[in-house]
Amino acid sequence: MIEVVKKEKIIEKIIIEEVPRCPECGSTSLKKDPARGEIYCENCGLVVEENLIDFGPEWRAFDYEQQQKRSRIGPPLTFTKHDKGLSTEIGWENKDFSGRPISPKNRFQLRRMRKWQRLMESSERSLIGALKEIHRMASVMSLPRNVQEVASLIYRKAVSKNLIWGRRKEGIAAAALYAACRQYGVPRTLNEIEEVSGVSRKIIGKYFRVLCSRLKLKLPSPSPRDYVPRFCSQLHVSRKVYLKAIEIINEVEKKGLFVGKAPAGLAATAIYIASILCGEKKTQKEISNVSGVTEVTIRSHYKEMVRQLGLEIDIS
DNA sequence: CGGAGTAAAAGGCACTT
DNA sequence: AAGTGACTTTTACTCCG
Repeated sequence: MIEVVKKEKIIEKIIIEEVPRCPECGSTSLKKDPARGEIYCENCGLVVEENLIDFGPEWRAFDYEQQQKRSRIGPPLTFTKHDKGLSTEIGWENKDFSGRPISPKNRFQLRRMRKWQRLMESSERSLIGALKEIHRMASVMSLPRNVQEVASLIYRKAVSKNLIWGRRKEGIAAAALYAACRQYGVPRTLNEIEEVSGVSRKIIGKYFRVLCSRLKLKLPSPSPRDYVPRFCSQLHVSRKVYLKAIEIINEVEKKGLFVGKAPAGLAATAIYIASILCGEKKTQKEISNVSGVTEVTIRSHYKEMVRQLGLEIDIS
């Protein structure tokens, strides 16, 4: 029992505080290539030497495959199951594991354990519902498992700090997922979370702030770069466009034109420009559809960027 | 249809009272 | 906590090639 609690503390620490980031572009989309024994950044392509980054204890799973391969006794600890995957039931019989009766002295203790478990069950039932909801949303948005883990963890913390009281638990679940996405540098917009959760984005935003302040979450503000991989893959553009878009964003960032603009809008615009420059033009409408940013916004940013970067664009 | 452009409404944020 | 104001984004629309 004690052992389990200890382990949980360690996991919390690792997941919350040690998300490895690319030293080049700050993205968290680092991928490990086990065959080559190297770690590379999916975002900017930088190869990070393995010994430069401390990935923590041996069991730190970097991706799903790795997590599956990791040899360990029993199923892996997870936060997405209400009992963290440790399913132990306390039976009703006063018998021990070999079927012998339990001494009266221990029987008292056993009774207390049963009572405790019943108590836990009622509060955990709502937890189960919330974790299921998180799982559902994460599945619909095809988010990686890590994100789901962190969202579940944040939700647990919210429960332990009594932040659910007086709030809709779907809202907290959505906010937790939103926070987890940002934590991992794979941000979703509030609109997207709204769509999948059915909770208004105002509420999600409000709850999100509560989570941030009460749980002391230090979340990096989303960079336009974080949106580029997803938008690009949804648009089916080549890697060339993708890299060009990143390049444009770096340029724009250097000139300090970022402040006050919505990251998703900048990402969408950069991709639009990149697609034209690479001769794989996507229409503003197409980009608008996958990014949830209006064509008008893309246009105004587009004009601004072209002017500031001194790009010459042939309309063809 | 794709895009440029515009006015007005709506939204979000920092700041004050 | 409500109000204000500067600013961004969206809505809805027209016009052009």
